[in-house]
Amino acid sequence: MTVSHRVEPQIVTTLDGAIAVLRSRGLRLSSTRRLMLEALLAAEGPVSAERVASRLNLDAASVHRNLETLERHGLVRHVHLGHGPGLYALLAGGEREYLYCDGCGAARAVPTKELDPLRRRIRERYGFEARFDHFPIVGLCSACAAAGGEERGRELAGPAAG
Amino acid sequence: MTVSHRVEPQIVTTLDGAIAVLRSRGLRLSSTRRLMLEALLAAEGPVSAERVASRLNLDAASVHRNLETLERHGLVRHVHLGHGPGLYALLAGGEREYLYCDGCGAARAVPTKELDPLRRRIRERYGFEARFDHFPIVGLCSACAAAGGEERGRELAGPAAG
DNA sequence: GCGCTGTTGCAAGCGGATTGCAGCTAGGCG
DNA sequence: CGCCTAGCTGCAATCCGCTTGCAACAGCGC
Repeated sequence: MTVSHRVEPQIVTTLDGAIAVLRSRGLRLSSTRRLMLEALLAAEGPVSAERVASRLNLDAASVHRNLETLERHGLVRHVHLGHGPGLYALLAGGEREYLYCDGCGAARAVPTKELDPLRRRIRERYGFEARFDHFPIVGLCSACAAAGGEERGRELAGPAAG
Repeated sequence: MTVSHRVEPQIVTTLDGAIAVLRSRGLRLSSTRRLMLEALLAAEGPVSAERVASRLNLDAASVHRNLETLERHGLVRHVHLGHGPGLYALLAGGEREYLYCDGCGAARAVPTKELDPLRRRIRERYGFEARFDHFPIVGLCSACAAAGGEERGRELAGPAAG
């Protein structure tokens, strides 16, 4: 969770690719690490450390430490969608930013450069360099907004969370 | 912390104003409540429940409950600036949205309507209704961005946090 | 003043994350 | 192929922010 800002991203899409990065960084490939990488590669979206740990029957502390290590080495990034736990994902699909619906918990991932115009606008107006990868744009998706933001609908289209 | 979305805002700038709202809602004015309202009126920016509790020598649970009550009745709003605790403020100055610098922890508050063009743009592009009052726009202020986002400088210009 | 009910403080508990530590193992080296 | 050690692991304890259960207390309408 406490990874210093801006780490050189390592885009990997295969286990071998990830292992190669580990090796090149002098990190070991423990069985725990291998399992985690496989799980992250197979994951649909960002997942919580807790979910990874329980699915793979691993110790939560180790999973947290590993995710932090992977993040420090640019293989993984985590995002805070609403109030829940941090959610981790490989950088397999390149860098992403998120729109998070506070109503239904759905997260929409978009390539970083897609929000560049928005970012530029904020920079021009406020001299502020916005990033939506670690903390997303939060609000209501069209469906929830239409529903008046009253019906939560947490049951449907649930969060990508863990 | 768990206040259902969109409560009719109650803009009050004086203790009497706040008390009037309480009364009209059938809420009591306990000494704890009075102290909290005074503290919130005197506060420069959003403050954490913990800070309120320790400053006033009150029980943290009570402070949390009270802040939630006040928020449920539209007198107070809370915002999540980065990783820390939720920060609470009266709606005295009207509704606000925030830009939070992940580098130095500084929060810039702007009137809600100032970000309406941005919001419109996001709505047009994504059919998404963004709000930056509960979860702010996060990134780097110009100073921190210029510093390469490396020097944290948490010591200076510290967070409005508690 | 009396009593009803909202509110309070304390203590316990919960979810998410971090830390200390002793033991294990990956993998470089001989 | 086996040794050695630094990196890693699981466990247990701890922390932080927040919530909940509960018995006692105190606003405030009468």
